Amino acid sequence: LPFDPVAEARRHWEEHGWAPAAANMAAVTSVMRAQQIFLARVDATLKPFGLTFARFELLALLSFTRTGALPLGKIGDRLQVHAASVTNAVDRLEASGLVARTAHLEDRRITLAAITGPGRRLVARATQALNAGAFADIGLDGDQVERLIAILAQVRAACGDFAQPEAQDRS
Amino acid sequence: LPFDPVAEARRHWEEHGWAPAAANMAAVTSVMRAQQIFLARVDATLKPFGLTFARFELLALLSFTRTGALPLGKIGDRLQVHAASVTNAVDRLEASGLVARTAHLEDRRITLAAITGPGRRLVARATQALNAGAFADIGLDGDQVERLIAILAQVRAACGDFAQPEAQDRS
DNA sequence: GAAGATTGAGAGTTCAATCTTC
DNA sequence: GAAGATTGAACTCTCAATCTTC
Repeated sequence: LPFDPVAEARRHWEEHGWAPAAANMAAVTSVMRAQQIFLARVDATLKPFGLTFARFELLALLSFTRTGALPLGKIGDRLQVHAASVTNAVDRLEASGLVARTAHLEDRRITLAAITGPGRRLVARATQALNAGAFADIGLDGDQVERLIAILAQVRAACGDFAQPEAQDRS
Repeated sequence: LPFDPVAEARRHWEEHGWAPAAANMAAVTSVMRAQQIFLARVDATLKPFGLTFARFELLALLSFTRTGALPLGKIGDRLQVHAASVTNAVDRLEASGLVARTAHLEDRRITLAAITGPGRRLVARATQALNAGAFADIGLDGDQVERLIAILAQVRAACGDFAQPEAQDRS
């Protein structure tokens, strides 16, 4: 494309009398397109490892816990995905031997997903690949990266992704 | 969640010796989560109109062209989606009478999607709903919105979403 | 009755293969 | 042979319904 499609859409919005919302529309659309680009890069990096981003995130999450295991429900909360998606992802990871389902000792309704030795080794290699590949250069300098993270944290907090430690007054 | 999952992941990254890439990882993850939030809000707003965000974008794109019609291939380029997805979306929109397939006059390999009168009316109403709903308040003030758009434009340009009018030297 | 997990159906995406037209 | 569009298979996500356990 020889032009920025987001800027083009914004211009159309403003010309059609929707100026007040044009900036927010452009912001939302920018996030959508950036996500597509990032996801494509991440999935391409992860493909040789037989992982998708969702499965990598699950593995990485488990690898950071003290015991290496987590109830499926908690995984869904953390990763912001539906319970059915967690079941599916754990099915695949278990079939590959990267994760094992375990019973909860006290509450037998709960199923735990526990990362295995091969799972730990794979997630370490995949992380290295991501850091050297998809995460290596996203076209921003250090200050811009921090600004982006901070702005999106404010968006996520405002939209209920997590509870802010101290409520921010925006009145 | 009582804490920011992105900040938590970043902390883990840094503790495990992957500090150089931790900021970029956090930026990518932030974009992913913000996109999920935005998409859920947009789709919820669009649901009463029988539209998804992908179909709304297609309709809006057509409504902004001079003739109200575009080749399917060009639609895929602009919307950053696979040709098969365009075929699917146009199928649905055509079944709803919002779009009509038309033959290209000169090149008979090309299929045009043309927006209909009902399509124009629906996209106008859906746009109003989005501007009043999903785009109304994303938790940022005007300056932050502009910064977000500018930073993501740089990311998208660097990653090939579009060709910059004047190449930016980042060496 | 409520919570946690699973299952099956429906929608959407991507990929490879196919078909028509240039 | 190449470009544009379509088709069918495989996968993922979401939703509603179900099942077990609290």
